[in-house]
Amino acid sequence: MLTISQLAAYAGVTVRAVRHYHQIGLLPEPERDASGYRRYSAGAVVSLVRIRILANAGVPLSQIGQMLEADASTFAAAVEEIDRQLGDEIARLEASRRQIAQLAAGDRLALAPEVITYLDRLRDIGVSERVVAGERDSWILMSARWPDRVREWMPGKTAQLDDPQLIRLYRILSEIFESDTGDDARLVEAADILASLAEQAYRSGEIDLGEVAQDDLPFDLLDALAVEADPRVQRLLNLMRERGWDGLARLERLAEPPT
Amino acid sequence: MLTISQLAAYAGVTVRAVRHYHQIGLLPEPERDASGYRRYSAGAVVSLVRIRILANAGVPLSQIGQMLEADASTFAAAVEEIDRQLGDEIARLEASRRQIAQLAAGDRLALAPEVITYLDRLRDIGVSERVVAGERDSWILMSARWPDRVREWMPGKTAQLDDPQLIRLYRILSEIFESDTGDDARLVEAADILASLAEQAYRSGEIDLGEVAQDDLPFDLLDALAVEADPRVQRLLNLMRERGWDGLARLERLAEPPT
DNA sequence: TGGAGGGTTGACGCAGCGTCAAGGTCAAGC
DNA sequence: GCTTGACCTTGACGCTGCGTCAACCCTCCA
Repeated sequence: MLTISQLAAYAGVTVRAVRHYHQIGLLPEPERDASGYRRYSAGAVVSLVRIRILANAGVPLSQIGQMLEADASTFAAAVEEIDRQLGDEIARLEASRRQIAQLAAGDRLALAPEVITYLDRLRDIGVSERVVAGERDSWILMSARWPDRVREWMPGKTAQLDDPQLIRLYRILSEIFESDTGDDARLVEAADILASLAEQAYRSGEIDLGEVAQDDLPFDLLDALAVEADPRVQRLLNLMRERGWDGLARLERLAEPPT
Repeated sequence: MLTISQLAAYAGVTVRAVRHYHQIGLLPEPERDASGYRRYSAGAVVSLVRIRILANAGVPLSQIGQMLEADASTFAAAVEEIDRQLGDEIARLEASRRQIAQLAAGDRLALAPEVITYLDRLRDIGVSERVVAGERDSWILMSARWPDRVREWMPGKTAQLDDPQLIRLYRILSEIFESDTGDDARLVEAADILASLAEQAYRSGEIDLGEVAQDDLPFDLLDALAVEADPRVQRLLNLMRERGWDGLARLERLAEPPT
């Protein structure tokens, strides 16, 4: 007759595990000796070893009982199901591992490489870190909403950075948001350039975003994000309204531009 | 301003998850509106999306907070650690999968193929299912104790099944344990054959098990298992003692054989 | 004005044990 | 006979990342 620790040691498990199996009814409680100790027969060792064989193969404890009693075909079906689940789990972990490899590869926020390139171009142009950080957060939101589309858009966006007007706009915005003053003249200048760019885009039909434009929320969020980052953005939004444009992340011509 | 369900939907998580992140301090609690509802800013969306990026990469929630604040090298070290853990987990699951493939491959108890072959040979020889089941359980115990050695032993064990004496022994044992009588004459016959086989093995020096013989417990267990399966085995053990042998799974010559 | 569809906190449940806590028991050495 | 240390007992909380009630309040629309 064995004590619980001898039984556990033979099967290579802990005493706690054995008691757990008793609790969930997987291993029957043995007789107790005079002092209340559990005393195990050799058969219990076989039972426990068989339980561990299945458990080590990834079978959930809750199914082991049935599997030990099942006939061959039921058993085979269960085995197949377990294998499928293991496969799924492995696939999930491997997906995680690819994700984390991306994180390790340098871009700490798992943005698509095209976006990283775009942000680097902004820095090259002389855009301030604060504004770049704002852009980055914006693209995080965009990537969350349209994970696949973003990569298609980036080449176009990056090409636009060759436009001297756009460069000038970004530099003015950098100056505004790096300073602590409410420099209205600069804001007006920025609004003028932005309105001009919007006008060009509008005339060239470039402004069409397809079904993406149907979904207002992300663009509202982007504008709100910018205002949160710096309240002076609200002034800019107002200035754009005066010029007949609504929004910032996505500019929409107001129905009736004020005269 | 967003409600909790809008926030959750944008990040592709459940409302419950968002509340959970608040509880563990991962996402700061936002202001409440007049009726006590949580109201989220656009910045909260960015925070939540960033949390999910790390979580999807397999980073435990408890570490995400630190990682979002960490500098580049700390971040890289953490990423490496997570990747290692993911790798370990994948390896464990793949080991399970190999195990379960063995189970699916036919032997329902993950015994080595050599053991399965041995058990099949017993059946061919005419050994009863009950005795084969006993043998199987014995080999489960042996495999648990010496997982690697068992495969080495089986060829020898299987070869022994060519010995007509051993075949006869197994057949007699099968008859005994299939019947309901306490057929002592049969038991005596079995004991005589067993003693004779033991004597041969002893003289040929075959009985040496090396360091395996140092460990009594498994052999005691095997004998106990047999007695549990059928109390008549106890009679057999007694008969063997009379013939100067102790045990059954491992026969040991008694210091002073009775006269 | 009533009902559907939001929101709130609080609490249990899940898997498989690890890990105290607060004792009772056993075997061995003095 | 007594102490000591190792082993046994039950009971209960902890861990991970939420899912899922329960019981109740708030908002919006027909």
